[in-house]
Parts: sequence; C-alpha cells; structure tokens
Amino acid sequence: MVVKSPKARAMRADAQRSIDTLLEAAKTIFAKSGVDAPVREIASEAGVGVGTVYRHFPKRSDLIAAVFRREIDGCAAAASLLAVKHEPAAALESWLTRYAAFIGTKRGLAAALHSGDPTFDALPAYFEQTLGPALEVLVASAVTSGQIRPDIEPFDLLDAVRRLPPGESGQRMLALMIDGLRYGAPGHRAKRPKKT
Amino acid sequence: MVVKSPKARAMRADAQRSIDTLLEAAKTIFAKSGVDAPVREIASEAGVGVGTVYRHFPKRSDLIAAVFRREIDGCAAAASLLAVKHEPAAALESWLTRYAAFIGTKRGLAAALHSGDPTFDALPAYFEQTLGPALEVLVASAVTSGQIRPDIEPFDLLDAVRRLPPGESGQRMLALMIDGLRYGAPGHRAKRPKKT
Amino acid sequence: MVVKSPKARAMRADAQRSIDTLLEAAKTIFAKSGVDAPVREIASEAGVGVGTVYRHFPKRSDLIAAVFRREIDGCAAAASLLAVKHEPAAALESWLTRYAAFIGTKRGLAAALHSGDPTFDALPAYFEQTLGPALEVLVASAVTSGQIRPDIEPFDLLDAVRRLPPGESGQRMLALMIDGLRYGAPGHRAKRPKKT
Amino acid sequence: MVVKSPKARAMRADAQRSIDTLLEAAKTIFAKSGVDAPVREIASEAGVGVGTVYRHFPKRSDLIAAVFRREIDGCAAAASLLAVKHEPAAALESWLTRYAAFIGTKRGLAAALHSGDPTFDALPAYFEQTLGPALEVLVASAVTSGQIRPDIEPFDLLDAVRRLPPGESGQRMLALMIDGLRYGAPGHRAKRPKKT
DNA sequence: AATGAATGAGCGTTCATTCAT
DNA sequence: TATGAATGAACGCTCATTCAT
Repeated sequence: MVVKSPKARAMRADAQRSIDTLLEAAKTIFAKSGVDAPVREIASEAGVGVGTVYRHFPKRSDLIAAVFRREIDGCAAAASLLAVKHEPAAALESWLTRYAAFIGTKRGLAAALHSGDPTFDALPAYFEQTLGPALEVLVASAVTSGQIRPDIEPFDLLDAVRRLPPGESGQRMLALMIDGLRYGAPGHRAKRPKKT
Repeated sequence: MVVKSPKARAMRADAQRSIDTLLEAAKTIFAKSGVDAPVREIASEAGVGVGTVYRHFPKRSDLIAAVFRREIDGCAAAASLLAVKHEPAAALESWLTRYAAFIGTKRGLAAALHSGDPTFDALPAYFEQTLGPALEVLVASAVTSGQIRPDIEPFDLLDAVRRLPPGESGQRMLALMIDGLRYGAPGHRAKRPKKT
Repeated sequence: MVVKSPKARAMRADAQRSIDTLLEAAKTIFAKSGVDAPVREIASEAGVGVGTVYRHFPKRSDLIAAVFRREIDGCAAAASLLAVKHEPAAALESWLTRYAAFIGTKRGLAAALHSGDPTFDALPAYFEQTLGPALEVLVASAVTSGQIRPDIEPFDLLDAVRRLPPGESGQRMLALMIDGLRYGAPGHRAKRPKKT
Repeated sequence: MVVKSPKARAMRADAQRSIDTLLEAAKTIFAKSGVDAPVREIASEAGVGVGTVYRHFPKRSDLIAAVFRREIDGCAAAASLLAVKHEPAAALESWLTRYAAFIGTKRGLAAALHSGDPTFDALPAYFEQTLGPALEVLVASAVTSGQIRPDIEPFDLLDAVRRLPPGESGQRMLALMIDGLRYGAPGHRAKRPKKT
C-alpha cells in the first residue's frame, strides 16, 4: 500500500514526492532523536521547509502514524519479495527476522502510541490486518511444502515475536522459535526423539 | 568525638534537608509529568528556588540519578524492615511486591537511563549491588527456614521481575512466580505430585 | 466606476469575473476577520487559488484599496437608484442611511487607510469626488422640490455623517439631522418659530 | 501612583527597574508600530530579553493595560505639578492641553480596549477615578479664584475633550472651550458684551 | 548559601509570497 | 492563466541556565 495524503485525488507529483521524502526523513530522525525531535530537524533532513511538513502532517501524531503505517506496509511488502526469492521455510525465517528488526526499531514509538491520541487508534488494527495476512501466506506455503510443522497459528507467532526482549537475547529466542517451527515438520519427523 | 560548631552542624543539616526535600519533590514531579518536567516545577514542589536545584544537581541527569539511587536505597532498606516484621517467606513475598511496584514506577526513566549520558553509567551496577544482597538475605532466610525451594538464584529473580510487563498482567505473573517459589519448598514436599 | 485590471483592453470576461468574485470575497472576509485576515482565507472564500489573488492584487493594500473603491462606487450608484424610486427627500434620507451604514462597516479600515501606505493616497480624494456629486444631485433635487432647506453644503453633510459615532446613538443623531434638513424647508416654513 | 507588578511585596529593585523600562519601551513601540508590535521589538527597545517581558506581562493585554494605566497616572500627576507652577486658570489650560495630547496619542489603543478582553474591564473606571479628581482640583481652584465660570462639571469637560476630533481642528475647538471657561468668570464679566 | 530575575536559544506554528505544475 | 505546493521569515512562547541580589 502506498501512503498518500488524505485527499489522494488530484495529488500532484511534487506533493507525493514531498510526502515520501518526509516519511523517509522522519523515520531516520525518529530513530536518531526520538519522536519528539524538532520539526525543523525532520524538515531539514528531508530537504524541505517546515511549512511542507505542516501542510502534509498538521499534527506531529499524523507524521508518527504515517511513518508507522509506512513501515508496516514495507514489512508486509517484504513478504512477497522473500516468497519468490527463497524456499518457503527460508522465506519465513527471513521475514520473521525482518519483522523482529522492525519491532526492535519501533520500540521507541510504543510510548507515543499509547498516549491516547486518537490519531493512533486505528494503528493496532492496521498492524494486524496488514502483517497477519502477509505472515499467513508465508506460513501456509511452508506448511504445504512440509518444511515446518502445521500446528502454527500465524497470529500467535506475530504476537510472540513482538513481545521478545530487545537485543541479542531476543535474537537468540527468535532463532529458537524458528528452529521449533522446523522441528515438528513432516520432513524432520525422523529426527524426532522416539517416545517410549 | 570532635565537637563541631553549632553553625556548621546546622548548615549541614539544612543542606541535607534541602537535598532530601528536592529528591522527594523530584520523585513526585517525575511521576506526574515525566523526567522532562520543567526544573521550576520541581523547585516549586520542593519550596525552593531554581538556583538551589542547580546548586545541588548541576545537570538534570544528576537529579535523575540521585532520585533513582534514592529509590534503590529505599527499596533495599525495606528488606530489613520486612525481614523483622514477617515470616521469611512472607517477607520475601512482600518485598518482591514492593520491588515490582518500584520497577513499575520507574518505567518512565528507562529511556533516560539508556540515553548514553555517562551520569547514568554507574546506576545499573548500583542497582544490582544494592538490591542483590538485599534480596539475597531474604531468599537465604526463607530457604533456611524451609519455606521456599532452595534452587533459586536471587539475581535471576531480580532480573525476571524487572522484565515483567506492567499492569495487572504483570501482577498475576508475579503471583505465579511467588507460588512457584513455595512449590518446591521442603515444607510443601508432601503436596508435590508423586513421581511414578 | 467599474474596477478593471491595468490591461483592460485584453481583459477576458472570466478574469473580470475573478476580480469581482475576489472583491466580494475580500469584503466578506474583511468584515468578518479584519483587513489582516490571511490571504488564503480570501482566496478560499472566492473559490480561487492564492496565486490568483496575487496576480490581480500584488500587495494586500491593492486589494484593500480596491474593495474600498468598490464600496464607494456601490454607494454612489445607489444614489441614482434611490433617486428614481423615491420622492427627492425620501431618496436623500434613504441614501444617507445607506451611506452611514457603509461608513459603519468601514470603520475597521480606517487604521489601514492611515497607515501611510501610498496605495491609499488617492482614496480620500476618490471618496469625496465620487460621493460628493452623488449626494449633491440628491440634495439639489430635494431643495429644488422644496422638501428640504436650501442652505446645506453637501460636503458638510458627508463629513458630519462620517464622524457620527457608531451604533444606535449615531443612528439617532442621523435621524435628527435628517429632521433638521426638512425643518427649514419652504414647505415647513409655517411651522418655524417666529422671530420677534 | 507608581505602577507595580501584581505582587508588589518583596519586589526586587532590578525587577521594578525592568518593569519601568518595559513600560517606557512599550509606550514607544506602541506609538510607532501599534499595539500588535512583536514582543521581541518591545524587549529589544527596553534592552531586555523576551523572557522578561513575559515574566512581568504574561499576556499582551497585561502590557497594554499597564501602559495605559501608567499614562493615566502620568497625566494625573501632571495636575499637581501644573497647579504649583501656574496661576489656577493657566494650570487648568495647560493640563487640558496635556490631557488632549494624551488622548490623541492613545487613539490607537481604542480598538484594543474594546476587544472585550477582561484585562481591560477596569480601565474605564480607572480612567475616570484617576483623572476626574485631578481635574476637579484644578477646576475648583480656578473657580475659587474667580478666573473661570463656576457652572462647570469636571466630568463633562473630561468627556467633551475626549471626544474632540484629532489634529488641528480639535486643538482649535479645545482653545474655544478654554476661552469659554474664562468667558463667564466673575473677573471677566465686565468684558461681556452688553445685551441690548 | 539561597533566591528568583534575567537571558536567549530554540521550538511549534502561521502565513505572505514565490514558482513549478 | 490558474493553481496550490513549497518556502522560510517571523512570531508567540517556554524553559534551561546564569548571575545579581
């Protein structure tokens, strides 16, 4: 999904370019200085005037939400790409890693998202409705090809990874979970310890 | 004993009282408005001028660190108090609850602590070195009296509770952990399910 | 007098319509938000882009002056209309009322007019030269028909009404003046107090 | 009356100096650029930082009101000075001239005063209660000494002069009124034209 | 030592004006 | 020619920090 200004109708090319540049810049600045970074800094990073920021994102929360949506979109879009470039299980693994990285980056936004600002109300639902199906396709493909166990609920996976602690410890746990996915797969059944 | 002039005594007491008042005020204001609250607000809550705040805490991070240390101290001190007022296991339970409450309050400070400001460098070590022994005593006592299982590493407990999610869900998980502590205790062994 | 852009010869119909719409919009916005209202607001009221405003009125003072001239024109034009619809004295009365209303509306512009901006230099003269003759015709007609006293200088009337205080008190004073006009009329002479 | 900040108690010398300087600067800037002049300009004229302006006058209307009150005070204070430097009638004349000048200067503030801002609510009463007695003393003195007619209500005089038109025409009318004051005085009765 | 007045950098925001579309 | 996106100067205001009292 391409992020557009509210009135997508008759959007001029330069305006769309401004929005794209702005979102990219905001992402960078948010990562560097937090979501409370001065608007001027974001404008400067984007190479536009502050007025342009305010034109497209009258409130700071509008900008934050747009950045967040954009990254959700990017993450979901990555699923399709990975699906055609890798084996099903490898694609799933790559995507989960990417998703975890996305979550890690966004941890700073969590506070903003829970600020009660109504601008953020729709974000959790958007998160699930966008990333859920993306993951579902990857999981289904890997299951069908017998590369991972079939008793996995994509939503659970999404949620569990989201709750992983940040840093290396989280990465190790993600690796564990991915191994766990493969563990019960039909193709690996022979390797399972026998029950007595 | 060296006799000090009454004046010197009084001044030192005054200054210490100022600092205490300031830390108490800062704690209150940090809780209400976050660690970025205006210095004036803190000074006003403490009933002093802003100059006094800057005299004792030249940088905001000094004040934050001092508040944090003070609460760590308070939390550690509570261990001794609880130890003499309750049975070992009950004391441990009470203290863990208090500790969790402290952690819950501080969650806002986490971002500040990870800001890279060198003022905060020593805090994690201070945290561990102060609360670790405090908990260790409580645990040892409860283990010795056979009220909790003996295979518990105090540091793990400290760390695990710190990572608990905020809110009611965290409280429920803390209750579970406390029950788990009692579960393997010698005094409860009779209740353990039999091995077949 | 109809307001036209400098190159009246090549003036396209839609351009003239733009100007008319703009002046009407500016009048509305000036009345609502003062002469310092944002240009965007005026453009929006007129249903055009801001660029169009600047095309026709490069400086704000140009727009203000044009609005003012337009209202002077409208007021002067009303004289002819009233002259054919009413008895001479009634026409005069109606016009003075309308003129007073115009003045009342414009009171906000007074400050702008005295700002020293050379754009406004010609306005006072235009005011007099447009409204003076308009009133003169009405007065002459009423005098000729014997409905009002003959010793009235139109300019004095114009000036006096302009200085009337705003609000009801001004309306009452205007009524008084109009009565005074009729008082010395030949047709009312019988009612005049005798000189001894 | 000396203008002081709301909490006159414990006002530091530098603060009072700041206020005085600010009011003087504000008067100058208001006269030059109107009451909507940038705060920075006023601060700069006063040689202080903008923060100082906001400390003493949180809202612009506070500053406007204070300037106005200060000038009323100054005008009232001039009465005492003139009373001891001139003959009663001359003092009255000088003061009326000064008062008219003050009114002339303030004409720009009229709009602000009628803006409905509650900060200005008390100003009209203050105006009357301060200038009324000041004029009353001058009038009484001149009447007692037989230099002006006795049938003059000070308030009427205050009000009439306030309504005089600005500029030379107003000055001529003020002169007329002052002559009128002397005209009916006992000491001038002999000069009155005889009725035939 | 304590106070709080003063400073001024810096932020959010608006809006006149320009100019690419 | 008309549009409105982009610009950036300028404003109101806050508040960390300094320093005279």
